[in-house]
Amino acid sequence: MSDQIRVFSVDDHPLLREGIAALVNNQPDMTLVAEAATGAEALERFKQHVPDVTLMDLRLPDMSGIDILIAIRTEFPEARIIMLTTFEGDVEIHRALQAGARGYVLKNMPPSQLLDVIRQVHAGKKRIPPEIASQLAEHMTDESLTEREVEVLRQVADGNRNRDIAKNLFISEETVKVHIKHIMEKLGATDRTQAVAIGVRRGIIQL
Amino acid sequence: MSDQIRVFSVDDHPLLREGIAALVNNQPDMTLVAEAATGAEALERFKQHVPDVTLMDLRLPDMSGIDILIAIRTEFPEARIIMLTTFEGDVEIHRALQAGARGYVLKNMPPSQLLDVIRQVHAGKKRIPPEIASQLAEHMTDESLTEREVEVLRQVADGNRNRDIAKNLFISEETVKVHIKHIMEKLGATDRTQAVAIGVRRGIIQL
DNA sequence: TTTTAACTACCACGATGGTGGTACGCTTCC
DNA sequence: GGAAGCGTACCACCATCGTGGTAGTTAAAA
Repeated sequence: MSDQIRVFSVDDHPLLREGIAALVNNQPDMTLVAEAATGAEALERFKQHVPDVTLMDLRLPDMSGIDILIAIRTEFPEARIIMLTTFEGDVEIHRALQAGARGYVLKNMPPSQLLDVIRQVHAGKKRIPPEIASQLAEHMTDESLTEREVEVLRQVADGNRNRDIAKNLFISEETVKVHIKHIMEKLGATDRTQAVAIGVRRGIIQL
Repeated sequence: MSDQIRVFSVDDHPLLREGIAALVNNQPDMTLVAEAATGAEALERFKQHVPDVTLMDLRLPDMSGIDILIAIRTEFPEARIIMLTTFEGDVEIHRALQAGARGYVLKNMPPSQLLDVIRQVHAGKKRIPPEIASQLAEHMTDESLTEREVEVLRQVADGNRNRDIAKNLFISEETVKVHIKHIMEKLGATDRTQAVAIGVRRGIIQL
């Protein structure tokens, strides 16, 4: 029948795609129309099939799921995309929603919840499970790091001294100190090491 | 038929278990006899079914997959257990093999490879895919951290100053310094922050 | 039983990091 | 045309960290 929800699954874990395929195709009102394992594949297949709902992994081998989301939505602003991830960092969630994701589901949630989100999103709603929403709310009032600050934090995580960071970013050592001070203030860290730890936990930087 | 490989799957991601179930039950020589989502469940179900091969996730909500592996193998030394994980830290791999894992497979590997490992392990062999083996070989010569050093590294990652670490662990600040010096030497880090980053990447500590 | 490894402890010194304050050019937003 | 935020820069001061060396105790291994 033609009124089924046409689902597209993007994930680099074949086993997980298999699970999604089994789950979705078992629903009377859904059918899986395509799969992709990389960002490049995802873009290509999306244009081919123009699915109703896309399930997108946050981390893919070639590019970030969020970048794919943005790429798809510049060409197809109506695309309904759900982020599906193991990851709980509030920054990633925030960025995904900012970029136009319609849902955000963790991979360890029960399949029924995923199906629910797929149906809701297909119906034009946004759907964020309460666990995620509260995660997000916890840091709503926090100031977020600027691009430059994130750049500096990455350098710190790589074990660079202020002097080296200054050289790498073509700024003075004093400026690096200022950035790090702001980073620590915003993240509530007492030193650079804790700043890195918090940054990783919140998904601001990756190791 | 009774000569099928009886497989047991332990993972807290229902979607992934679904994928494994579909995959395994599609093989003529295998059948999935049980599933578990937590460590407690895993122990209980194992005793019930005594499967031929167990697929074990490394990270479960209640306990580490390695601890479950150890628990099972103290009662069933013949248990054939394959670790199945997204994770690539060499320390986890090493600990798992040390504890008696017969295989170590990443979740992003092709299903055919997983099936291969299941069959090989069932046949009594050990099976470590080359990607993993090389991962492991890279750090073969590295000295590993002592328990105390890991403890100190955790404290460092939490943003504690040497003085605080000393108080928390009931040792002198000078001793903390010695530990950190050794940690940095062993990990090849230039400062505490990089030590934390490397420790996380290699799976020595979690954030 | 000697030896080794791990954990503990102290000292002194130089290097690095974090704090507080001030300041200027630029863009963006009322 | 201010105001606000960002990125840049400098200074001075104190705190903390990292390095070098020495050394005692204990437990495990050879």
